[in-house]
Amino acid sequence: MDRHRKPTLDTVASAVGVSRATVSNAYNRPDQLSAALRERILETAASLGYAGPDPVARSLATRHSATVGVMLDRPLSSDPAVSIVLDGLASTVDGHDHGLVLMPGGVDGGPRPETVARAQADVVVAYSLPDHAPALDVVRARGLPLVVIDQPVLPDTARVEVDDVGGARLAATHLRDLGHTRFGVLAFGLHRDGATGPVPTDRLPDAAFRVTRDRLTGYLDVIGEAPVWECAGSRRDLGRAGARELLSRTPRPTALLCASDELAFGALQAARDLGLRVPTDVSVVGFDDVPEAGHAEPPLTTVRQPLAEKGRRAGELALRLLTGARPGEPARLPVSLVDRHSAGVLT
Amino acid sequence: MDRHRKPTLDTVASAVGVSRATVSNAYNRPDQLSAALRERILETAASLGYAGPDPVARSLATRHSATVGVMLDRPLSSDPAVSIVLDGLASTVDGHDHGLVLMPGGVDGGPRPETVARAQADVVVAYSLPDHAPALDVVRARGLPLVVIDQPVLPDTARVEVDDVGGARLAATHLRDLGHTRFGVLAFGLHRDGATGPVPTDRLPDAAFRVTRDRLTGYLDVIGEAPVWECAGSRRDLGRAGARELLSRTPRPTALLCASDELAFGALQAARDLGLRVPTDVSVVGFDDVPEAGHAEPPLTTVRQPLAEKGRRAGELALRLLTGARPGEPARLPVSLVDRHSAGVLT
DNA sequence: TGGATGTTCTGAAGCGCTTCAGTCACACTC
DNA sequence: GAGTGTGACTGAAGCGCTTCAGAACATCCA
Repeated sequence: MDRHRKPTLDTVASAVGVSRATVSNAYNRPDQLSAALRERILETAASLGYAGPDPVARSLATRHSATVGVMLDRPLSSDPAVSIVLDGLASTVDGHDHGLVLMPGGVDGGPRPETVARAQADVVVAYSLPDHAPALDVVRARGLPLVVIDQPVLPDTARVEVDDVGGARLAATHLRDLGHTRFGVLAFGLHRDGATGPVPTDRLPDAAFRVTRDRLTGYLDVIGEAPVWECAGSRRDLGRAGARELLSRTPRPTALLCASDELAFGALQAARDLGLRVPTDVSVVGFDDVPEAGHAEPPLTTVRQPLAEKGRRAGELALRLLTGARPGEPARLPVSLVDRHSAGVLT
Repeated sequence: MDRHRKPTLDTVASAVGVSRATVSNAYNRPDQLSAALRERILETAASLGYAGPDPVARSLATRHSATVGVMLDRPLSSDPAVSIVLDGLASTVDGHDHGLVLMPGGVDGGPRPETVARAQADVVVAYSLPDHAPALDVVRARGLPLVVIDQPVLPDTARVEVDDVGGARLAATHLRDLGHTRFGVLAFGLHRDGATGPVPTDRLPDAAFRVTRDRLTGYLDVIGEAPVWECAGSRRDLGRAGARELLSRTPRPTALLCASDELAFGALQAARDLGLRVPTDVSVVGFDDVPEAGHAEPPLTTVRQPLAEKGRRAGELALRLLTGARPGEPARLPVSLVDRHSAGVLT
């Protein structure tokens, strides 16, 4: 026997003395042949070192690859929230015998177009991509079904999101109820220009990212005007720098609203840098409720969004789209305030 | 035109009036046809809504899918170290125009066998799997090249690892030089039984996991005998519980050696729980140097391993294997001690 | 001017599998 | 004993692409 060439369906078929169709059925439709024959086929296959139908060939023949692609806006490692969402997504599709191909983002907020063009997937989910990510065009060109998590908002497209406005309001209201009146806010990027710094009011209204816009809206709805510092990314160091700025102003804000926990961790650090005590001197509230939030010093008061659930819902939507279902209304998941120890009454 | 059926190579070929081979060449071997014709083909393709050769069909014809699979021992979200390694891996293979299919672990330390059987990949990398993960058998049965990160140690298999023994020695030596003599160690699981608790000495010698074994060896080489607490997973809560136990003994250890940062974070918390100050009352040293280590309270002294580099190297190895290269010697990456503030002189 | 050399394009054979319309043999039923 | 199922298997078409050995024609140099 030729030990160099991998065995195929044929190899097994002729070894057993049946047709290829029958061997195929042995794997895919056990009810189509007698149990005895099936047993014989499987045994022969094993002894031949045949590991089952080749996935690629099967995909071509069936015209689906049983795989969902996921596009991220950034590298995987930057924010734990991403991992959690991804986990929910992965386990959901895996549970339905689908694979997951990962397309992490590069510098320009999304995977490279070539990566997407090459990906073997029946459907793709986009995680919090910028509005005009080139990757999205490729998905459209290929005619693949799409589900987006958080953003961008695309017409006639399946989506799962959380109530960002409501969540932000929760955070702001909590602080206001605690007696705070002088606020500072640490926001995500408003535009794709990677700007970091204080936000002039004219930059506000037309922010390009839905999530940025919504959280900001929620904050400002409640607290009225306030200095906003824009951070190009959800990164601790950017939060630290921004918070340090905000906290150095006179009069100093007594409370900081942060668009993510990661930013809030940075703010906690900035407070330490300046010798301020949290929450005695300044209150800090985050957004996301990543696991670390509960372990911060002090434990972070934050807005919880169901991250794993987001991934799961996206997975279910993707799978549903594969059955030909229409996108339907966006799934909107609830948020809630987790009151820990980084926000306190104004003394 | 039939708007329901996606255009294929043929569609384009007959629209332009050339053979399929030529259209294929337009995409894959521009040098095989005149620039003018190529241009015309690409234009027609675009106007027809043809998004380029179907990846699956191409894979079948070329007999490789340009994809590397990665198997994890656990869910993605549990430890930031995983994300970082994955990131290095993903960007490396993406840079070489290969995709990444993700196979996260379930409960039994590895992806489901069916998942691996179905995955469309030319090569797979296994991240820190248990010695006898079923997933590994499937990889072997399919005859796919394999590169393992950390463990298990398999004969004739490409591998990338760090100097775990050396790293552990570094940590232990540092503590000893600081004057400590009473130690406690927080180790990973020694066996696949998910045991958590104090380790009887007879469980030690034959630990099933290389990483566990090596780090433990490194510690004990330097400090001699010491109480060891086994944690079934690299989880903060397990570290906290274990450390609380260890720190409640009389005489109390003055220094804790932890097999991972995640465990060490738990230990820090346990110290707080008990009203002990770090490093005044007790020193804590971790292993990994995840980003959070620098932000812990106090910043964690730990052994740094080049996580991203590990992923990158694994990616390069995987790609090399695809060219038919032999596995070669395991790549061993260096570790170093990062001296921050969680370990101090014994007072 | 004629063989050698290129350049550009084509035909046809696969890649390894699924699937559907049958064929065949063997029970049943009345 | 004719009709009707039914269970078990097969033949062949096809999924959408790549690739390789040429064919057809132009170009070049001696």
